[in-house]
Amino acid sequence: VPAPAHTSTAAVIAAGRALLERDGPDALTMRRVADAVGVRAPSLYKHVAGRDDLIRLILEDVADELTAILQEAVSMGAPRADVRRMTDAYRRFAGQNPAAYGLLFARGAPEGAVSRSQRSSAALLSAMTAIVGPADALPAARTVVAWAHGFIMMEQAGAFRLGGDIDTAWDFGIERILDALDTR
Amino acid sequence: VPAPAHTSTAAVIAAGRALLERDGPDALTMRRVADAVGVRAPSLYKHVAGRDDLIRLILEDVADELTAILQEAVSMGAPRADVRRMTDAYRRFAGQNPAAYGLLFARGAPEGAVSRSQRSSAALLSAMTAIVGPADALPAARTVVAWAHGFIMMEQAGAFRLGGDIDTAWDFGIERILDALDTR
DNA sequence: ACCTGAACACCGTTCAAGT
DNA sequence: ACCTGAACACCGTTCAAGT
Repeated sequence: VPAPAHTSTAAVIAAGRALLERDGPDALTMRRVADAVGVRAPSLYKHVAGRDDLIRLILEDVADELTAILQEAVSMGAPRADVRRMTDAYRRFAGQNPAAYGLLFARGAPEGAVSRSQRSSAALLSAMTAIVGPADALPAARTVVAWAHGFIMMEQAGAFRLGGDIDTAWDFGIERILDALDTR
Repeated sequence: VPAPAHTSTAAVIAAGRALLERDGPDALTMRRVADAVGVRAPSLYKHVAGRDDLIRLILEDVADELTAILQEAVSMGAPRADVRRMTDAYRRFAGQNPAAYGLLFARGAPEGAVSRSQRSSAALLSAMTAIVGPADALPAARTVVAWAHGFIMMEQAGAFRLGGDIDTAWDFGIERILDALDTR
């Protein structure tokens, strides 16, 4: 006699993600996720392989959303404006999903999620090729991504403490970096 | 009758730090630290207030070392060369203490450690003032720090996957950013 | 003054038993 | 086919008892 499913993999992922963003990584426990979806903890193992697997599935969803958002930011118009739209969209997404974003780019992030997040690099790389040429496109893209990621992490960690406007520093940083790269 | 101390706060911090770097944050448990210093877990509470406090003490040590290393990198000579030496020393330190570095700049890092790590910003800010002038010194310093931090985190997370030499990308990034800022 | 074993409330995970 | 309670080995932390 088959028993009806009280939950689903998608519901488990959504509950885990909500818990992660609301209360942080330590609050993402199998028992709390089970509570949220209305089953007991052992039942979760019928839908995900375990806690690490649940985190991987959450971060893969997040990486896919990030990729989609970055591709929407590309207009195929002026490459410099495209880069600016991509970095702004990137920061906005990280601000809306701070806990997941932090895990996605932390040491020990699940391989599957990291490789999924790499798919957004193609759009940036083609815009950078239009700006700096093919020879420098890769290090130039790495410069932009490193700056954006570092800025976002420091902003979220509360590491900008000397006053001044954070949005102004963001504008300053991306425009100066693009000035430095855009010399053709 | 007083009992002799089998360990000390310094030994507990050192054991915890070694465990953190060797096996990662999840391996930093009170019972394993106790094993490493030769006592039982409850005895650790005579030396540190708990696990969070131990992490705070470890990261404060790390932040102090980072500050000292950055100050040693300053020669009071050419400001651009000083910034270059500081960023290189920063990356080297993060490479030698990757797990602690990651925690120090993560969301939810202990307040005491974050504020200690801020003390290195004075030296960078004065070098940047010499390069871009007082009006832009703060956003310029934030641009350099954000880029360096982001580069290091992505490097350590294994997020640079499109080939190419990482050291070349590091040189490219810092030199182009300094070119963009050094326009006086 | 510090160390200890026992205990508590958690945690991830396994597994036999239920429907 | 999925859900459950019981159990196991962990975890941080408390506390009375030892010296």
